[in-house]
Amino acid sequence: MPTLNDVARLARVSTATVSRCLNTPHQVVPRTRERVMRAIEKLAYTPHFGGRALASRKTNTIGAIIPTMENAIFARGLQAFEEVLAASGYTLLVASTSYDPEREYQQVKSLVGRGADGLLLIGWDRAPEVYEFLKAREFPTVVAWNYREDEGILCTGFDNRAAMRQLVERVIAYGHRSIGMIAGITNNNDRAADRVAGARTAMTQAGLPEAALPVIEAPYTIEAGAAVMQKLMAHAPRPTAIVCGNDVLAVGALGEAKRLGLRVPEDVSIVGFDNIDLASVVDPQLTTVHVPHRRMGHAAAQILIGVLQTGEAVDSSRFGTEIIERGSLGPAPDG
Amino acid sequence: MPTLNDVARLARVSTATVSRCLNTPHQVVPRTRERVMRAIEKLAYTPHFGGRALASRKTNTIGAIIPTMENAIFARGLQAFEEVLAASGYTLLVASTSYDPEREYQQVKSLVGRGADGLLLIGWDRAPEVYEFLKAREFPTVVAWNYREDEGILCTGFDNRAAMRQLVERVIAYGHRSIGMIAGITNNNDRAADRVAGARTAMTQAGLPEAALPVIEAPYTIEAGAAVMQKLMAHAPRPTAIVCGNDVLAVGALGEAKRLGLRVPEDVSIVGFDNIDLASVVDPQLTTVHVPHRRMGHAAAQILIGVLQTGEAVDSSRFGTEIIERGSLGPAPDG
DNA sequence: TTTCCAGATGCAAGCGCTTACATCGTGAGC
DNA sequence: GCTCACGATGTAAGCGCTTGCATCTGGAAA
Repeated sequence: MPTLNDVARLARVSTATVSRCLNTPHQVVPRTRERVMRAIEKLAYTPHFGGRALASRKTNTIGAIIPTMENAIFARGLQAFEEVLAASGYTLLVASTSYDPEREYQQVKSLVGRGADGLLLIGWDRAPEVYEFLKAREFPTVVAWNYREDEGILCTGFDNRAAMRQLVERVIAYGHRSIGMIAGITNNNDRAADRVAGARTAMTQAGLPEAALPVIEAPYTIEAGAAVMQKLMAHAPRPTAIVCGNDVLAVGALGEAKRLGLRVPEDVSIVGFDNIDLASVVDPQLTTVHVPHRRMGHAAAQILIGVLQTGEAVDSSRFGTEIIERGSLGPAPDG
Repeated sequence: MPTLNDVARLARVSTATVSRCLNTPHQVVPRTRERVMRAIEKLAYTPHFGGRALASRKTNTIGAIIPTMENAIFARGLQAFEEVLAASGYTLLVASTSYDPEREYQQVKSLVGRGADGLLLIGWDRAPEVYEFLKAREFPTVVAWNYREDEGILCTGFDNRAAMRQLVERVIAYGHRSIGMIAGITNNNDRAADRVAGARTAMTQAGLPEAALPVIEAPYTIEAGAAVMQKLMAHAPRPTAIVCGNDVLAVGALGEAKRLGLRVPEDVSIVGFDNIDLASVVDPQLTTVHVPHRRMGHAAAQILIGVLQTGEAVDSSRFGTEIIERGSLGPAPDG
């Protein structure tokens, strides 16, 4: 691999000059600069990032650690995050954890060790070591996807709990009294857990007993949603509405309902959460909660860039959500 | 940020010993090792990646450059890629290009500069500079998602062209003679282009004229698919079958068909490509081409690891595809 | 012509780490 | 008790780059 030195020799200048050509071109007289540039071309030279990071102590790099890439909502948010970053000259490094807290800790250390200037994390449920590590270094970090107040860590997101509470209130308003919930896996996932909590709150506040809301968790797949739907439909009394922790599960539930010969929403209502594309493609279309993923991604980037460039704390930002009513929610049968 | 030196001082050993604790622990006597580990704990020390890369000249890092994260098929393949990598101790760095060749070149240089030991690229359409750069360095690279022979660059994928040809042959076999195609954007995207080419080949070989296959391109969204569907249905003669470059477009087309009051497949057949989850969720379910994304991801990782560890060329691998017949393809109307 | 200055360039230290080699300490063998 | 050998640890030289400071250069002013 060619080094700065190789370029310098070929261009008959010092390494300092080559470095300046790359970083502060105006400091180099055009004639020299051209000679250097030609040498760089010719050798197909690429600066060694490690060397650069070592010497300059900055990297213009931001790290993001997400649970999985296979989830459209993170993908979309990240894409937005990256757009803003790129516009400000930052490079995004993405790592995933498969929902494993141990792996997340590793990835945090890895990205910090790689010299990331800041970090994007999803949600709040994680090993305490991660927080200690980050706080000890006062490392610029923003947590996204679930809004929560916290000194020291910035945040952008929405209130999963309140959103789900509102959704279930709406379901109850349609006359449903016996509701099943297909939740996402709540272990290490505060978004999923908060959604369950929100649903429970809505039930309690409506004066309905806990038992009227059986909750079963399922992994993030259509098949899993279908499987749990089957169980829930065998539950006595049979729920007249199914609330799902996300749209993927809801689509699974919808498919299973059809397979069981149930009409939606006449026999059973189904609602989802996230408002991904899938939600408006199935028949009937899913009533769900719209979450501004792209806007969160943008906000996360802006917050991080703000801290990095001004050194000052920037306000966390909180987004609202909106219930999108479509065909899959209807009045409870037999009034 | 704490450094090796800080740890060494706190543990009252030399930096060499600390380094050995981290990299070759068996070379350090347990008593010392523990002391060092405690110091590392206490300082929450993380090795500086740049320093390490500089000194050891390797990074155990693999880079992947994909067009976009918002595409489920790349996400799934990448996840598989990463699983294999992680199992062999490699870390994956992901970058995206938004289908911009210039950005791709930058990202290649960036990842190489960051010390990636190898690279995963999607498809073959890219700036020639990228190939020159990679070949000049004999940089371990594997191209995925479209199989093609090439000296110097390894590959894993399937034959997009042949797969689409077979699919269209099947459509023709159902009696369709007037077929519309909603293609992905072919600019800078050889997968999309090959699929169009494959469709054309099938038409020609069946003795059908070019004009019997109007092709319109559309971006990768459901809405775009719907919009093009509308145009195609206005085409004279009206196609009796619509072939889509991917499932997302097909779902858009399907929705639009319903909106136009057309029955699928009685009035018009629609077929997709990729076999993503979406395909089996819509009604009728999509006839499509199954592509083994996860297996490609695994294969890509294995090929790369093979080259890296043995230094020898490993065989490229080629996957077959399979037409999945579901409800959306039927006989052409009026025999 | 000489002096001076500012802009262009070079010099060299050092960023945090690994590693070949030197050194030290210890227990086994005599 | 002495020697030897080997395993544990320390020493120090860079890896490729940036950057403060020193040096050089050419042209303007006197």
